[in-house]
Amino acid sequence: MDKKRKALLNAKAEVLKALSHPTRLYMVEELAGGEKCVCKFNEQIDADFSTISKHLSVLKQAGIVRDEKRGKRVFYTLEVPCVLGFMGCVETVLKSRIEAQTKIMKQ
Amino acid sequence: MDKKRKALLNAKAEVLKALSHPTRLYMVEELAGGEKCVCKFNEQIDADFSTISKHLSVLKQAGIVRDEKRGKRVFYTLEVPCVLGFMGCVETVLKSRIEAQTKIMKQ
DNA sequence: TCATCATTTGGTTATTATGCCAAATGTGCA
DNA sequence: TGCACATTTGGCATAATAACCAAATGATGA
Repeated sequence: MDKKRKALLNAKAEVLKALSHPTRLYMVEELAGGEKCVCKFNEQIDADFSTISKHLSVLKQAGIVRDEKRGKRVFYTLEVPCVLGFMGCVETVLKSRIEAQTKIMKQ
Repeated sequence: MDKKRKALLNAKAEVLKALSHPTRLYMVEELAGGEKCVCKFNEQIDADFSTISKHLSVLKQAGIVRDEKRGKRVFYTLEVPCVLGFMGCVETVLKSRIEAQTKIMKQ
């Protein structure tokens, strides 16, 4: 495998890894409705402030969201809304998984 | 957040996690061209047989691929081809990341 | 300037993921 | 039956993640 492809695979995997945590997935889904203040996430998510901040930072590092400070508050925006399109397919995968499971049970 | 949504988020995150490794991503991309024997992956990927087998097993657990034994060999098939559609969007994310990076450099 | 609010950063610990080696399994063929 | 090939499983060492707490930063308004 050439170096270029390897690097691209690494970069892609990093983006997907950023999305592969329930809390971060929740954040992305919530941001579908428009920008949100960190304070809002703090209300909605049952985790330490610092934990939430770090999750947002992972999404930002990955290039999925953007942050903007306004006054005391920080607002996050979904920079690449196409990631929402993943979810439909992911649900298809879930169905396929259930089917596979069912097959095994019937054996 | 209700229990159902939490469970769904966990399940979705698990699928994405299965995809978020360069080797597994490579496998998925290669399977786009049709089923492949494990032996083929062993030729192409520079890692221990056992490592490759485990990566395939992660993809299988997640419901992304299916395996079929024929003779001595095991063939893997992409069960949910729509995951290939992620890549276009992931590349958009990569671009957005590069832009963000460029902005920081210019500061 | 000082106190307060919102968020981030640093440090620690527990959990999970990765990769290798060695050994086990299963299949076809001599 | 027994050997050789293809793949998986188990075990172990190391690396990466996640969560919390405490402390730092940065902005507003008294």
